[in-house]
Amino acid sequence: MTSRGANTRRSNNGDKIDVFVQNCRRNGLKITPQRMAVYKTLLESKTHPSAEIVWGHVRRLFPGISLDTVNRTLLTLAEIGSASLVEGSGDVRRYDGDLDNHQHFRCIKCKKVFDFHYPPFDDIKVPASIATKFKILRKTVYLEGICDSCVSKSMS
Amino acid sequence: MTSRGANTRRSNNGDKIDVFVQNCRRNGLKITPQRMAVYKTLLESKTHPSAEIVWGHVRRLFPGISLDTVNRTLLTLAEIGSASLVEGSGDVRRYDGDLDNHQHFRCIKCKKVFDFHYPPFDDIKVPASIATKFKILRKTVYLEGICDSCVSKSMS
DNA sequence: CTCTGTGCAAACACTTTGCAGCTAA
DNA sequence: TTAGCTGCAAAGTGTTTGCACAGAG
Repeated sequence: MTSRGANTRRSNNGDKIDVFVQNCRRNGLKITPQRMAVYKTLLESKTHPSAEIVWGHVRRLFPGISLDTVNRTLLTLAEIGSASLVEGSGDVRRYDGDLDNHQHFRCIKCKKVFDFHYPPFDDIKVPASIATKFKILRKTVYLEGICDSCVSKSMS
Repeated sequence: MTSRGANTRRSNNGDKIDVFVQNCRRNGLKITPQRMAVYKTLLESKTHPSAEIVWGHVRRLFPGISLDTVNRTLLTLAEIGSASLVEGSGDVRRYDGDLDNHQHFRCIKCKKVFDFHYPPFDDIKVPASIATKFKILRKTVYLEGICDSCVSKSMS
């Protein structure tokens, strides 16, 4: 939503912070200094930090904060939609013995991974800027959502 | 490379097992009953099992096997290319504060995740068979490989 | 026979939970 | 004031490592 201004995205984090504060209020969350510090740190991160990395950064400005708080705060941010999780991260290692071309759908509730195969996804064209910079070993479409059995569970 | 038979892709697991055995030999790995049991179990799995799940299955036929062996064996299978890992699984939880449309490239060496944005990937069309069965919340293109800095490291 | 593979147990890394005191609203 | 938040510490999960013996080649 609100994606009408295509070019309003710069490093203007002030806007984002306002949105975040509103989002907290809407979800009944208090605006604590720790929460703000974690959010700001995440916004400024170019990489995709783990809780521990965020902790390391936040502590420079906020020496007393504990790792647990950072952990819980990040989880909260993800819940209210002010942050997202990198694909599959945080899940236990899962293996796949099927080496033929196929794609994955992962249920965010039960964490199960389902296969599907849609031939147009087999050979994705990657922009040259990426293909020349990195050595790409795997290109795939990845879906996340809620599987049929978890949907019916939550309905009952 | 060097795959002389490009058409080894039947649903016949006997073929796959032969290929696996050759692959082990080529990599100087011994053909042990445990290794075979783990591989066969993985082949028969429809889901994408964790080491612990594979262990549970293998133990039915091979009661003495330890979880460590299953763990190490699966890791080995992934190394020689006889199995693959589900996207991002096994990595620590990583957060992303950027909610705008973008895609991820993950370096399998240093585990860092890099952003890129290629507009054609923003709105992927998913086949109806999937879209109707599951409630899809996220659709994305996901790339893996080796990042520029890890490439140059391994060259030196 | 040799060298890899296996099982066991301890060590680790990361997350989650319970609780008492603290604080934003 | 009071519901939610934080810090601490302990408990959980899943993964990795070191080592002696067993077994494939």
